[in-house]
Amino acid sequence: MEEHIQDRREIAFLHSGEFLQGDSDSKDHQTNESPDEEHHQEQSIKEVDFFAAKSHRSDLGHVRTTSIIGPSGFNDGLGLVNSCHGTSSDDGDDTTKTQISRLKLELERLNEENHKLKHLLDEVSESYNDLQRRVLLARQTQVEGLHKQHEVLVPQAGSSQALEDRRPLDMNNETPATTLKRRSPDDVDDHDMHRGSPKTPRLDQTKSTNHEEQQNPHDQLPFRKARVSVRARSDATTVNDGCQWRKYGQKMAKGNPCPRAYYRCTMAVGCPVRKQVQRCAEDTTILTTTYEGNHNHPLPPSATAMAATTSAAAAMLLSGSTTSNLHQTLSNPSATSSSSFYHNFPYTSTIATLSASAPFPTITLDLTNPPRPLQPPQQFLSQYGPAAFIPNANQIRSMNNNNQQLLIPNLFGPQAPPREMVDSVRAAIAMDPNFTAALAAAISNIIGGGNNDNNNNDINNNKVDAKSGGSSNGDSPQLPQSCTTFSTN
DNA sequence: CGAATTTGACCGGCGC
DNA sequence: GCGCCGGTCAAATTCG
Repeated sequence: MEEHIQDRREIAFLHSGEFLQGDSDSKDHQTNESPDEEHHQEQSIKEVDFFAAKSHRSDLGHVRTTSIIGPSGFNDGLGLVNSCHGTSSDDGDDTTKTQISRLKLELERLNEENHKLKHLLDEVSESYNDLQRRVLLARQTQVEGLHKQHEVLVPQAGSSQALEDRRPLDMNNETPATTLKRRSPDDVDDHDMHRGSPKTPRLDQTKSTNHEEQQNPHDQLPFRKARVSVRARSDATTVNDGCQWRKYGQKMAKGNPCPRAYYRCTMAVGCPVRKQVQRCAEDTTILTTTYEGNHNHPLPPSATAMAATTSAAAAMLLSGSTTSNLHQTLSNPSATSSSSFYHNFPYTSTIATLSASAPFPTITLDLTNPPRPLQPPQQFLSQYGPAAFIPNANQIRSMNNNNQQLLIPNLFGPQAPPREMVDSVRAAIAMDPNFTAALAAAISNIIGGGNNDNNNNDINNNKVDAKSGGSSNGDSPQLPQSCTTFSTN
């Protein structure tokens, strides 16, 4: 019997979705469920539609023992209702009035609880709708990617379109390079999400409990395959990016006498981030570090620079199909094997380079040459306004030496470029070992002034300062929270 | 002695 | 089908 009552309660509750949109129908339910309860024909009762069933049930003889406390833990007041119903015919008017007043109080309370429940349902409903929108959006993006893949996949090396199309390709099919290549053809997103790792079959097959499966779901998203390369001059075997790395392999890469070393992040069990370190064949003082993946753990302040760089750059890279700025940038017809961000960032024209020919969509931040002051390209000026000109390295260095702070309130003008770009550049600049914390503060001021529109897990609003910590896991898997300095050993 | 690194083997994709 | 290549594994070795 108890179960039956609860069943009815649940049914009524589910049905109560109607009262979220309007209470007009609920009265019908009430009428149907408890036609003999005139006491409940008050306005508030419409919102306790699903209680009517219990009320009705209680009248059938379970006056004091049933459904006082509902499954949700609150008193639904049915005991009072039943009590009233059972005594009102025998007592005097005073008693009846008292009962009625108590009843009204109870109804008010119920009304209040219903409002709370309503609010709760609204929130849940809203969350669900939001989630659904995101899923649909993601699927739509993938579908578009597949279409483009068939249309333009002809990897015109350096072609912006080709690069732009690589992303969907990477997202949906096996793409180049090992970790993706080893996936089976039907092993796409959903599969990844459920299997836990897009890693090699060996990992999947022989190490089902492997830590790889514990990686951040965010990192299992298709776009984690974007890579960020950082070229910097360093005599050390690797750059000190603040993370702990464990070397797991070394190979002689073709066309380069210098071996390529493979590292994985060991700061947390199951962190999917890996990096490759290789010296440049032409100039052995240049160390190229390629990062892949996103950390699934909080990063120490000293490590957030690299995380910010890789994440922001990857986000920038992967925003190609939806970001007009990037699209325009990549549409540079003069690009050959790579597409430069020349048009969007005067200061970074020698820093950020997109590789369309690489197996992975890769962005390279070249820190080997000091950024040179440039004439702001016309496109840049027209797009971001004349204020969008960043002082060159020497200027900043000079300010650094003088302990001066660079204060440019709105670097990019009213129409700022994609913040991922800004962050990448900022991180890249900060990674120059010649720049110090003062520079970081200066850059922070620059960027902070131009991107103050939001700050939820947004690296834009964090100081470019080695002390600015923060988790790398914001709401966006690609965007660590802060951008700090980064030095070579 | 445990942790980190080295290094040869292995795997899967790709091009010929 | 075969070899090449990039990437990873794991036993052996080295290091602190």
